[in-house]
Amino acid sequence: MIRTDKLILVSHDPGLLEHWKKALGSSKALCLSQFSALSGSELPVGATVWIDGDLPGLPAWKEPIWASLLRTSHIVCTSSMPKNVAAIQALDAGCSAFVHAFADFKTLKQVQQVVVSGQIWVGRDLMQQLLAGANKAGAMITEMDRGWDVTLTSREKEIAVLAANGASNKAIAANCSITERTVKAHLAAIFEKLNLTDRLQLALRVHGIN
Amino acid sequence: MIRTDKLILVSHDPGLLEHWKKALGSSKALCLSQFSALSGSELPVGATVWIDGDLPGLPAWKEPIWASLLRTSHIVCTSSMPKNVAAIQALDAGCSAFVHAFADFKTLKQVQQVVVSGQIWVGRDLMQQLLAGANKAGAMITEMDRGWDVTLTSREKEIAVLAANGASNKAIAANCSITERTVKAHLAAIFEKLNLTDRLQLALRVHGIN
DNA sequence: TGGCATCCTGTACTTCAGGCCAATACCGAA
DNA sequence: TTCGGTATTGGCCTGAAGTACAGGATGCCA
Repeated sequence: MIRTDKLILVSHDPGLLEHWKKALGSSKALCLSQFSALSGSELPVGATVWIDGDLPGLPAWKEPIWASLLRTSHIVCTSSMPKNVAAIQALDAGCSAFVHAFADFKTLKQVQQVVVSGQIWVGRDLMQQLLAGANKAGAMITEMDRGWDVTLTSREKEIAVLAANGASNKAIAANCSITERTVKAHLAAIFEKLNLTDRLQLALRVHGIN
Repeated sequence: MIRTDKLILVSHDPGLLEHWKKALGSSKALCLSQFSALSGSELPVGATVWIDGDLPGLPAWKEPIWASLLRTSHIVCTSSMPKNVAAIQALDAGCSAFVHAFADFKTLKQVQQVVVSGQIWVGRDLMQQLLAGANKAGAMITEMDRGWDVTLTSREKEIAVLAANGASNKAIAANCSITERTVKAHLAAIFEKLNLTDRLQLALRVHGIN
């Protein structure tokens, strides 16, 4: 089921290599203990490369070396201490999967199958995190779009912009020729309308940060 | 391999039902032609439900009816005209997969396997879109790291980002497991290095406003 | 004309942010 | 081993920000 001639396992941990070989049912997979060995050898086109993300000396995903590898093969990145940030970086670079290095046999086999069929495999937790991110990113655009000032009066808008750009109450008062007290009143009204607590929140809203 | 007694297919299109049955190799799956039939019948716990997303009268994913279904079974949502927005909504609601209704047999079978093992299956295109979204949401922090933070220590950067996003000293202290006093010390150092006066200026600098 | 919204101002209070002075602990470099 | 950079915390103080509770003035609309 799994073509052993196109399976490459890279880890400095003999136990992990053994785990993978058993899981994938391929005793004859090519095992490498250093990343440099991988970049040096010529890969068979269409190979699947399992890489131990905890391998010392692993280049950053930005490095061009990865681009050439990814063009000709599927890369499965693993880690014994999976972190979502690392996973996103790896997948964004072009990896086909990110999975716990010592996941159970069934899962690893499934990963292999999904990957060789050209799809991307991602674990449940990370998947849900990605969805949350997609929702946040999408909701922001549709919801927040320049709507922060619709409920504000023109005077309030004026003061909101000044405050959002770092002006103190005193400076705003001078700029608008009103009392500092009045500035506070306007800001209180602004916070109430926009459901904010302070001028920093206001700044983030006005500048579209969140 | 696939338990036919726990497989439920829901579509008003006989051709699609046939396609699924062939793909999943289960001639005896329970076929329903209306969503109402699904909500009425009691599902076997752990069932896998394939739903035709183009089915007329399908309730919105927000509806509570889905919650109860998702508690006891895996739901695979499909569409003949897949749109990423719809896919994200479905997956976010709790579906285990979103796939083209008439995908090839091999893919559909793979989806089924992934889903029954408790994972989430997502097609390559959508997956990459999600990754892009995750990057956009998270990238602000990593990408805006241009210039403003070169003189800061890693700890200072951490605190600067939190403060610039509206966190109070107390909140930062809790987040970093340090004293509020220490937060103030770090912020003082940050202001000194960046030649700023307060956290609002910091927010503007960090977010590239001025 | 009587509400209603907007704009303006006052006093008093609480909370928070930031400045100033000072100290301890760790670690790597000279 | 001393020295400088970093991380940590303390107390004390001032001023800014924000809230609560008050009003007064204008203009608009039913």
